[in-house]
Amino acid sequence: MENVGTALAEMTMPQISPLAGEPIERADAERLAGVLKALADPARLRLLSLIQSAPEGEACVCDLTAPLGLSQPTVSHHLRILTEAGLLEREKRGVWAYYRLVPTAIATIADLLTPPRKRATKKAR
Amino acid sequence: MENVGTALAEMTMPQISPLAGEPIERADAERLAGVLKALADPARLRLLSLIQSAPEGEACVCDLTAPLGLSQPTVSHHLRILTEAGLLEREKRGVWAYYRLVPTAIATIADLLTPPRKRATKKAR
DNA sequence: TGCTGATATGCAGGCGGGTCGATGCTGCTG
DNA sequence: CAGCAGCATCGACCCGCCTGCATATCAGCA
Repeated sequence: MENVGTALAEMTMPQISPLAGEPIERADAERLAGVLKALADPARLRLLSLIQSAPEGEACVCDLTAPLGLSQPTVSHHLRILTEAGLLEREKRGVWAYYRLVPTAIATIADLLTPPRKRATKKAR
Repeated sequence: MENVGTALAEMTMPQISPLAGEPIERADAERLAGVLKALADPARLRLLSLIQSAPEGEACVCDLTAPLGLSQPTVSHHLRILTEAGLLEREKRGVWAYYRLVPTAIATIADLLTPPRKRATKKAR
């Protein structure tokens, strides 16, 4: 998996058909599945939840290992996957790496799953 | 995996905290991850899309193998996973098994991911 | 400069999952 | 009743992923 991060960005493009409407293309299905795969893990869901509910909406790795009960390399691994999926953004301040949610990333995924609210299908086929 | 279908039902209960708000519990994260895992596959996303856009909102296995390019056992396997996750329902009429979407299943998942837009949006004007 | 602490990366083991061919099961039909 | 068609299940293979240990990298500090 190279650049899954771009997948979410591309899916936000209006021409990408969501789950509802016409049958989605093979490539679109793979992109959406890639982002969902990043979400479909208990540890990563808890990471997102922990970061989102952190004091400033951000957290460093050292704050996340203990609540998860996972080793530091494993936590870094999951954070990397979430970042590459476009769900988290990383900012390094000094020795610490602070992670925070990409503002509308998860909402975008939810919108892709939600049935269309009467959107004109400009799909030419 | 035993009864993932109940997972979605339990998560629709209001006491289950979604991704936003307080940190989710380990058990809730595993339940939500289980349903997301059922979604996080290109073949299954396309199956949902195909069934949803079928003439009567339903389709049998024989209609789905060709568009997916997968063998019949594989398609049945994916349909089984989606059904156990509570996303599809199966009705057998004669020799055929018709699958259709569980009405609000996917929307429920989308709601679990979406932050509550009423409170907690500190940046919301 | 050398040391310490916070992260990231490499590597390996183990497990779960996607796929297919073969087979069993069940209604329809001649 | 026998044959057939649609579907589910079984067994097996292979690949990807989660995890931890060991190690590398980097920034701050004495």
